[in-house]
Amino acid sequence: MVFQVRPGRASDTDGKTALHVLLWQRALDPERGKWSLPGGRLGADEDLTSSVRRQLAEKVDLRQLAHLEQLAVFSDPARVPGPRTIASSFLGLVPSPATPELPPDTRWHPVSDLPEMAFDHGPMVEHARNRLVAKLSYTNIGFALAPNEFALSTLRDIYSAALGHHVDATNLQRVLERRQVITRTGTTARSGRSGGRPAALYRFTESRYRVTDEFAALRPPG
Amino acid sequence: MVFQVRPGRASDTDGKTALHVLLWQRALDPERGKWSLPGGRLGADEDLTSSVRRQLAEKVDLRQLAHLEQLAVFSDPARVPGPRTIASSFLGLVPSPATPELPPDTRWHPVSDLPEMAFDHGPMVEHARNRLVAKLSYTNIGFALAPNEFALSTLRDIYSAALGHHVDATNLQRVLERRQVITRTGTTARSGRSGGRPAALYRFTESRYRVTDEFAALRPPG
DNA sequence: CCAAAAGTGTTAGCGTTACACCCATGC
DNA sequence: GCATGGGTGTAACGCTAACACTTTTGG
Repeated sequence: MVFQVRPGRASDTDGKTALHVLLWQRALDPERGKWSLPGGRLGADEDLTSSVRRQLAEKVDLRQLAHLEQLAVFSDPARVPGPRTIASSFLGLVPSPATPELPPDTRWHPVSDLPEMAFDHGPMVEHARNRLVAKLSYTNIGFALAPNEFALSTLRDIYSAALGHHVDATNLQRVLERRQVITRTGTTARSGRSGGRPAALYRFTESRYRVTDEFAALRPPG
Repeated sequence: MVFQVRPGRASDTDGKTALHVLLWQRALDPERGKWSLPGGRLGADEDLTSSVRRQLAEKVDLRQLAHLEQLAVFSDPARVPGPRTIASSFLGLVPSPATPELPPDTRWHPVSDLPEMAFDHGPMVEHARNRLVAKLSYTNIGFALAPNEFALSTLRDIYSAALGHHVDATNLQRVLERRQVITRTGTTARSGRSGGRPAALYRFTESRYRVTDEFAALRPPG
């Protein structure tokens, strides 16, 4: 599953950003016309991670892939028709401003409004989304969804879209600064046309996945 | 990996309980004499969980296996000699008082003092132990290590052995009671030979794996 | 001056740890 | 009575959520 936070079509979400997943539409039976996760067969000389990178290269520019991590295995003998196939699912993340070229059969879909999915791919996306939400709470995985430099309000929008609930920029700042997950660059952004104080810019301290705090935070409001 | 908390040999740990893992000693090359994790090949008509249960039946009485869960996949093409093999590791737990029959080539080893291990099995055990420690903090997984009914001091010893650090019985009680992970049975144990107040007995409220709190607790003292 | 956006300060609350203190039993 | 082990009470702390308030910009 490759995820990205990107602006929805205006009709969808009032122009707000939302978490999207990369899918391609099957041209052949079985399940022709339904939407599938990118993937393919494991080669004899590669490990799973290399294989995933190879498969994804056909769908998305790999330089954009900031994080890739194995999630789960689906091994039900009847999970797909035909010869027995075991699927190992991966979580891939693309930073927000990037807009990789896509082949014609491939599109970003908002996770809140998925099309009819092939095989067991629907539950797979569900599972991956849950893992992403959890990991945003106790790791620095946000680095793989955010631009290199960003204002806190931008980061708030990204976290908010990925988590699926409102996020307070103030608290996000304090949580991530305390854990030293983000660092001020010292520079500031220019304020927009409509005025407002210029925002301080931040970057993620590290660009490698790291568990920063086993004690979860960023839980839904209430 | 099948784990159990059991009394160490007196010479090892002063008779205190410790977390053990089930290993068998290879009789044939490659890696003859080294210790291996139980396992085997996946059959055409079974999913991974069924396969693991089948493999383990040879080593340990399955009725004793209170929890079984998939952990990770090891897919390096060179991880074992010979034809390419992909390993999917599982976490299995045996409750504490049980003493299943073992075949002669099989033994419990304390995780703090592992013998020379075959292939990549050493790091696998390490990984599984880390997952177990984490999950003791935010799930009810302790049910699979403890007896049906137990005094709090017993449970403390089990948690302490599995976590690898001192655990305060008072706080363990409060944490697990708050989350309704354990329940008082109403009965009490008899006090030991050396006197002492009789202990209230508890049981785990549920015998099915459940995430009880995403906010970890039971962290090391300090 | 006003609106907009960013940033700071403050408070309240939950959950956990640490530890002192009281209770019940066998000898 | 005394040692032993079980249980309760309490205080302190860390971290987070919620939100009012101040600061800085553009028009």
